[in-house]
Amino acid sequence: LARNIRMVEVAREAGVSLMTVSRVINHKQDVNPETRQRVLEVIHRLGYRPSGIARGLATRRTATLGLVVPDISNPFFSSLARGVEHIAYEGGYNVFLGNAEEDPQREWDVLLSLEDKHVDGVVLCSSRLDQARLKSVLSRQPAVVLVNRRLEAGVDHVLLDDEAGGRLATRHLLSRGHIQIGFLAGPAASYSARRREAGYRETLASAGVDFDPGWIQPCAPTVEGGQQGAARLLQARPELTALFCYNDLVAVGALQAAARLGRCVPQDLAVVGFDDILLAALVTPALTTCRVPLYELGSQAARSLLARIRGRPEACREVVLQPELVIRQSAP
Amino acid sequence: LARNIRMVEVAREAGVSLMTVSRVINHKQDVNPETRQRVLEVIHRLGYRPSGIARGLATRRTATLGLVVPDISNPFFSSLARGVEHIAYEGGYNVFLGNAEEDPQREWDVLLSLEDKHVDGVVLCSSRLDQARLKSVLSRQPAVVLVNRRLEAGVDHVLLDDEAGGRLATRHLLSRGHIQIGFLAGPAASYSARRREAGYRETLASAGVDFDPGWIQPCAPTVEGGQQGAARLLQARPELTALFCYNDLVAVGALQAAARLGRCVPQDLAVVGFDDILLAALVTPALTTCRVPLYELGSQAARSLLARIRGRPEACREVVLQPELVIRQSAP
DNA sequence: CTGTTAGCGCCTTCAC
DNA sequence: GTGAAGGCGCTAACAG
Repeated sequence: LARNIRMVEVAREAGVSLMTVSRVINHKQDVNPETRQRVLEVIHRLGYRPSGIARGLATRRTATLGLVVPDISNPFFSSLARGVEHIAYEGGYNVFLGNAEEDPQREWDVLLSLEDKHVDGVVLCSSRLDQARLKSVLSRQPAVVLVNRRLEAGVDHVLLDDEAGGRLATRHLLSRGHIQIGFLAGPAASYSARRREAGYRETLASAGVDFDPGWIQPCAPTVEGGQQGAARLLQARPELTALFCYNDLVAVGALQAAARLGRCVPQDLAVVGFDDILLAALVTPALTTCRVPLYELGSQAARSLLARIRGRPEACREVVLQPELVIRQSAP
Repeated sequence: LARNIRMVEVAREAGVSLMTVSRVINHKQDVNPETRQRVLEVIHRLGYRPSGIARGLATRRTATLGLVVPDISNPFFSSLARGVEHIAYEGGYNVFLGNAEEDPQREWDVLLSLEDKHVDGVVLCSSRLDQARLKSVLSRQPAVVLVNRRLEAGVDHVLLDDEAGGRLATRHLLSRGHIQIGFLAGPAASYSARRREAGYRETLASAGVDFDPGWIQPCAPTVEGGQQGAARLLQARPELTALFCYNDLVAVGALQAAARLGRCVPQDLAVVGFDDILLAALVTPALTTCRVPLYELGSQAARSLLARIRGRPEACREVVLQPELVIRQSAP
């Protein structure tokens, strides 16, 4: 049946007023069960569906969420997106996908366009915006949940416990007898990278290891970055027997660098990654890594956002999810 | 500046009528340059932004697209999504992400919800809907582009030339001296799988190869599926010296199966994949594969959709993109 | 060139 | 229980 059916049509057909139809649709009380039944029957028969925009204009709520990520083609964010979409859908919300393409200006523009569309709230992931602009976003949007980026108290957050991840990885290597453990640190500006480093340093310190700052090597968060970083680090500090890597891509790069330097993994060098993307289990040797619950990060963010939208501010203002060590061949 | 500013406010502040402001905003002609300038200045000063929903109600166009995929966390679709989003954004459109989760019923529901939101058009990828429902979607949505699924003439399509992919892979293996080439065919119900098979059979036939239908083995489109399929196939037909695989994940599974059977790749068995996902270059041995231009699939779909929405139906009713052979170690 | 008059389709408030 | 106004913020069709 056609799309042009409006509420008046249904009302006329059912022999009631427009308002009664509206009440039925919105599950209001104070409608005679018989009338309700008759209206529902007509709605069904005509295939009537209320217009979201008209309703949005009248109620100022659109049953619509925004999801902003730096790069949707990154497996990290696409898994997260699945979590957000799933919970939103269950709650009757549609989600706008905003891809910032790793560009703060574009991120800002996307956020503005979401305002124009009157989303009820936004899940903002790994924002590349500076503090000032980030705060501005928070003040202009009706509701925001920050994922993977901390701002200040009073804002809803969903975070991974990166520090715990750093501890897990480092502790595992220590327990296997490694003392001289390098860290391929990823981007210098990354919040997560600094937290993981903190966990790493803390664990080494509490084990009484004679730590050398030269063991830490920043690198791009890619296979190439890992390759170059590992090559440099292993040549500068040949005493290292293990590497903790910012993420799995970097770890794969480290694997390649080790092979070129004739160092056999795991015998001559242990390698631990982060994230546990699909790839991690499939490279040779398979990667030991810290699994990040990506889907849960997204679903939690959506849950927090819906809770806030629906006015239960007491519910979870800050959710911290824990990583989990997955032991495979690169550091058995 | 606040969000509560409406057009009347701007009009009052600029000393003109509401209509003049509307004209300025919509870049209509017939506005005195000075007036226009004054209005623009006020708009800027007040930080006014027109309401998308109000405008949507009035014009019946929402500057909004729907994107429906079976699984956004699949790298295939997330790359495609990036292409769609990018072109949509450039054209001033926002895109709703609909994740069907490989479930036809959910796909249908998502499509309905997009109707309610009055999207101007939909990019529908690898639809799992039957022909009847698919047609129904087309008739109810103002504009639809089908990706990776053929329906009938008169509908906009963006497709990969799967048959050419099958030919490319098979021809490459033939040129390397392989005659007995198996096909790990993926899901029996997959449209792409059947097209790739057609290219494979055609190439074998025209090379005069004495083909055996037992060389074809269906399997799930995953690493496990590839593993099991390859194990079965190689045991049933030990004469095979090469495998063409439905996709890269299947190919990785084949690699694992070969290793377990003590067959060394590429010496004892050549393997060719499909898609060229990130993984393909990183496994050992690196996969020879047919690269699918995922981003372009998405951006083309968005372009076709915008063309149709903007009423240039003569523009590209069917776009067919070509795969490209990438030669690596698994079949040098 | 600019302003006035009607809606777009629905919901809110208030009567009945 | 139900219905009749009025308005959400904007644009289309006419006037001037």
